[in-house]
Amino acid sequence: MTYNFNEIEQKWQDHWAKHETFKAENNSDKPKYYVLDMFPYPSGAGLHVGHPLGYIASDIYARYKRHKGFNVLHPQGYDSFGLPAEQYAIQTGQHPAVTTEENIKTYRRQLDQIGFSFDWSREVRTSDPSYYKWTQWIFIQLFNSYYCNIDHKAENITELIKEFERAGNTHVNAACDEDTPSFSSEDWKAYSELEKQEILLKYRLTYLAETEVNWCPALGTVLANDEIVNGVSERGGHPVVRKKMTQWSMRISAYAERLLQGLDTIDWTDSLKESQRNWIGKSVGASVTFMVKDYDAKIDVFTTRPDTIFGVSFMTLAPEHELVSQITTAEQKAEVEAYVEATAKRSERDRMADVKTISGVFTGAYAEHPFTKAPIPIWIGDYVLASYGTGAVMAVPCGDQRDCDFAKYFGIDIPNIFEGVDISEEAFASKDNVKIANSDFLNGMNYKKATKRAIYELEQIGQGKGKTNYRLRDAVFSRQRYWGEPFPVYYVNGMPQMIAAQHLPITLPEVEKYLPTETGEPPLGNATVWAWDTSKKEVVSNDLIDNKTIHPLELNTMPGWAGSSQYFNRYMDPHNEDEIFSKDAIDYWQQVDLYIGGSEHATGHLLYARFWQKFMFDLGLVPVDEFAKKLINQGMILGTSAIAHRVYCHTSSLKNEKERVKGVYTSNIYVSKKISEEIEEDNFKEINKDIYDIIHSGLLDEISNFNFNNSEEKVGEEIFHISTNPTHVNVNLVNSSDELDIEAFKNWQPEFSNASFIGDSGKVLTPRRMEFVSDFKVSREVEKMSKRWYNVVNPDHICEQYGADSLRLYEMFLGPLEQYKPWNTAGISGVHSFLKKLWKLYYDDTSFKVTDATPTKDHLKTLHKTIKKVEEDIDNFSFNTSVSTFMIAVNELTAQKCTSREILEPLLVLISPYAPHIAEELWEALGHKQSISTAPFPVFEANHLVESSKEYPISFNGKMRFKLELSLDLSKDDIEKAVLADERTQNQLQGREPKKVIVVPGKIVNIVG
RNA sequence: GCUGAAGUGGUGGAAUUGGUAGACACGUUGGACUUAAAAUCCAAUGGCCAUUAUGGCCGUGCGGGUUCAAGUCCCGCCUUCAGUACCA
Repeated sequence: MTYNFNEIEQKWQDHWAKHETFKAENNSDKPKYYVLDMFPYPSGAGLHVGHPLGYIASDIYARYKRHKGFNVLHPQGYDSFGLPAEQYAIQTGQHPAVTTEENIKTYRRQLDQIGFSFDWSREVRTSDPSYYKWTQWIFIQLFNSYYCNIDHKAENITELIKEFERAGNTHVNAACDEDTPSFSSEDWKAYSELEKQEILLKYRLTYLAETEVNWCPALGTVLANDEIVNGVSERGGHPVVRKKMTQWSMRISAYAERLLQGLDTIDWTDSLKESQRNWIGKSVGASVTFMVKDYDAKIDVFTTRPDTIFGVSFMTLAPEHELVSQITTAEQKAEVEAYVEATAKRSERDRMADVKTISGVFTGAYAEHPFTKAPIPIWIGDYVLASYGTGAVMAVPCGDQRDCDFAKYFGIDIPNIFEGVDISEEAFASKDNVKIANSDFLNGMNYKKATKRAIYELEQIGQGKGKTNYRLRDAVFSRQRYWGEPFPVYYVNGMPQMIAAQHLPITLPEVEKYLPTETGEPPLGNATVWAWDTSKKEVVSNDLIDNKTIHPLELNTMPGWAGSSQYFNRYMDPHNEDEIFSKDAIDYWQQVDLYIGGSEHATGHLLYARFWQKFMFDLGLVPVDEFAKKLINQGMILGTSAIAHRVYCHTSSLKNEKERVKGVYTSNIYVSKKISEEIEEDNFKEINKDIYDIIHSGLLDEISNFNFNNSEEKVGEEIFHISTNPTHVNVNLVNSSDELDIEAFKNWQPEFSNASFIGDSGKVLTPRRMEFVSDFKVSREVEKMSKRWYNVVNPDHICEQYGADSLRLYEMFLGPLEQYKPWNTAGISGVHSFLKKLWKLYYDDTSFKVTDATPTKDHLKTLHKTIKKVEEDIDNFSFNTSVSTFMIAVNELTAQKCTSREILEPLLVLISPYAPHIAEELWEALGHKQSISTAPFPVFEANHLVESSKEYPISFNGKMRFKLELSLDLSKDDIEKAVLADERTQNQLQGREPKKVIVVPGKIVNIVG
C-alpha cells in the first residue's frame, strides 16, 4: 500500500462534509472554546500560499481543543463588501454581487481542499442582506444612544431628552460636539423640532457632521486614515486631498479611555496593544485660557506641562485658526495673509515632509499672561496643527525643542524657569526632576507638585483646568461607494431619520452604473428606486418623492469595517432572523477565546470592533466588553520576485522637442523598489556599473533625466517581472509592439533556456526601438506575494503535487507563526517524505503492519516525550517545533521497528491536528468507526521518561570537552570523583590542579583549571 | 525622532529558569540499489588548523561587563523590518 494522498484527502473531506463532523452546537456538557480567524475578503485572484497560514494555525488549535474535550466553535465567512468588486463592476458592468459570488466559490473550493475543520453551517457574508440587516440595526442603536461621561457608558438618547426638558444641558456631562451651545430647560422647550434634532445630533454616538476628510478623486471616495499609506491611497496608490463633506461619523472618541483601559485586560501582543495606545494617544495636562489684549477674545490652549506656565514667552496659532484674521493688526495683515495663503497651498504631504524648516509670522497682537499679566506676542506657524488640541499652543522655549527653535529663529526671549539648568548649553533632556524657578508660587517645586499647583491656581482665576486630551479622532463612517451596506436612513428637511428596525434590511438598490453621478453624488445617486415611503414603510421610486410621506434615502454606504465589527458575535447564532443573536447563544459562547489574523488591522478593524463591542456591552447585549480574549498575529509569507533591470533609450517616446534635440531620455530604468527609495548615484554605480557607464557615455547629456521608477503606472513600461519558476516565464511588457528577441533573452538568462514564454496578451512583447541597451540585470527580492510581481504560489498546485497535509505541515514548519518569512517550495519535500515515512510505520508495500505487540521501553519513551513536547508546543503556539518533534518520533520509531498499536494509535491523535487526512485514514485502518477528530488526546506519563543515568557533558572553563555516562543516583561528590578519575580529565588538566569543580547534578560538570 | 520586533551555518530555523550552540529540515558532496532515471536508503556537512587516530583554535550583528558557565543577564553601539510622526 502506498500513501495515495490525493485519494485519501478527497475521501475525508467528503466524509467531514457529509457527516458535518465539525458542526458546533450552542450547548454541550463540554466546556466551550471559540477559535476565530479574521475572515477573508474574497478577491478575484483566489488564495495564495500566504493566506492559509493563520487558518492552518487556528485549525490545528481548534482540532487540538476538540481532542482535549472542548466544544469548539470554529466558523468561517467572508468580508464580502469591498472596493475591488466595485472597481471591476465599473470596468465591466458586472454586478459586484455576481463577482463576489464567483470569488467566494473559488475561495470555498480552495479552503476545502486544505482540510479545515470549519463549521460551514455558520458561514456569514457581510454583503448578504440577512447579515447586514444587523449591521444596519447596530447603526440605529448607535444613533439612538449618547455617551454619558458620568456613568461612563452609552445610554439611550431618550434619557438625554428627559434631562434637557428638566434642566437643559447645564448638568449634562456627555460626549458631544465642541460647538454644542448651553441651553436651559426653557430654551429647550422653545426650540423647534428641527433645532432639537440638530442639538441631539451633537450627542448621538453616530452623527452627521461637516468634516474634513481624505478625499481620493481617482477612487471617487473618502478614505480613512488607515487606508492611506504615505499620503496616497493604500489601494491603487492614488493621491489624496483634504476636503470638507457632510459625513456620518462614529463618536469613538467617547470610548477613548475605555479602549485604552481595556487593553490591560486582554491577552494581545504587546506591539499591537502599543500601536493602539499610540493611536488613542492619551496625554494628560491642562487647558489654559489666555485673554487677548485690547481685543475681546480668548485663546484656549492645551498643554501637558502647566507647571512651565511662567516660561511662556509667545503663543503660536495654527495658520487655519479662526482668530487669526480677527486679531491680526493692520501692519501685519499683508504678511499674515500671505503666510496663511502659502500654507493652505501646501499639501499635507509637503508639510509633513518638511519638518526642519522653521516658519511663522507675528500677528501684531498680544495675549495676556494669566498670572503675570505680561504681554505675550501671538505668532502663527505651521508647526501647530489645526487638527490637534485647540490649534494653538503656549510656547515655552526653555522646555520644548520646537518652541526653542522657533524662538531662536525669530529672536524671541527664552526665559529660564529651571533651577540650576543652563539653558544655553543643556539640551532638552528630561527636566522632570528639575525644580521650577522664576515662577512665583511654583518656585522650588518638582514637576509633579508644580503641575498640580498650577492647575489649582488656574482654576482659582477661572482661566484653566486639568484636561486629558486624546489623539483618537471620531471615525468617518460614510463612503461614496456602491458595494457597501446602505444606511437605514432617510431625510426629512435635511434631518436624518432612522427607519424602524422591523423594516430592515434596507437592501442595496440596483444602479445603471457604479460611478458617482454627474452632479458628484455617490453611486447610489444613480438608483431610481431609492426613496422611503413612510406610510407604506417600503422603498419606492424616486419619482414619488413629495417630501411629505416619501423622502429621499441616504446615498452613502458604510465603510468596510462596519460588517467586520460584529461578525464574531453573529457566528454564535448566524441564522437568527429575530435578533442579532439569542441571549442563550451569547451567554454560552461569551467571546472569542483565540483570534488569529494579521497585524495590519491593528488600528483599523481591531479598534473599531472593540468600540462596537463596548457599545453593545453598554446596551446589555453582550456579556463581556472585549470581544477577543487572546489574539495572535500571524506573519506574512513572502514571495521571491525576480526583477530585471535594463536601461534603454529610445527616440520614439521622447517627451518633448527639447529632449529630442539633446537626445536624452533615460527614464527606463527600473531598480527594485527598496533600492530605489534611497538610491544615490554612487550606490547605483556600484550595483549596476554597466548601466551607469551608458548613462555617462557622453551620449546622454544629463544625469538629471535619470529616473528611478517605482511608480505603479510605469511598471508595464519599464520593468520585466519574471516568474521565479524557470519553466514558466512571464515577460510582461506593455505599451510596446515588437516581439521580444527570445534567443537573446535566453542567452542573457541561461536558466530560462528551456522555458516557455507567455506574454501579456498571449504574445511576447518587447519595448519599442532602442538606441542603447544595457545588459539585463536580474536581482531577486523577497516581498509580499502579489499577482503584479509574478511571485504568487498557488496552494492548488501544492495540494495536487504533495497533498493538503504536506502543505499544512510545511506552512507550520517554515518558522514561528508570528514571523515574516519567505516561501520556498523546495523545502516541502522534507515534510512530504516525513508523511511517507509515517505511512510506512503502518503499511508495508503489501500489508498493514500494526500488531498488538507489547511496546518496549524505548517505544514508550519516544511516544511520551512526543506527547509532552507537542502539548507544550501547541499551548505556546510553537507549531514549527512540534513538526520537528513528529519527525524525530517517526525517525525513532522506524529505527526501533515499532509496530505496536499501543504506540501507533496515540501517535495518530497527536498528529491529527496537523495532518488530519492521513490521521483519519490510518485511524480507520486501525479499526475505528468514528472520526479521529474527537478522540481524546493522549495523556503524558512522566514515568516513561525517567532515566537511571545521564551522559554528563564535562566542560573545562565552560567549554565542553567530552561526555561521561554516570548514574543519576550519584551524589555531587561521587560525580566529582568519577570525573576527576577519568583519564580524559587528566589529559585536559595536564597535571594542573583544578581550582574549582562545579557539579550541577543531572545537568553538567564544569572544571575550572 | 519615538514605539515595537528582530539579527544564530549555504538556506528555513532549534536551543525550559544562564548549563553540550546549530535540533529538525532544505541544499550540497560521496556511496548503495538501478541498463538509466525517479523513488528509497546510508554517510558527511559552521569556519579554520593539524592529522596516524586522539586533537586544537575561532565562532550566535559589534564593543565592553557580570558569572564556574552567556545566543540567553547588564551597559554602550550598529543594522534590518514594522508602526507612527511637527501631538503642544
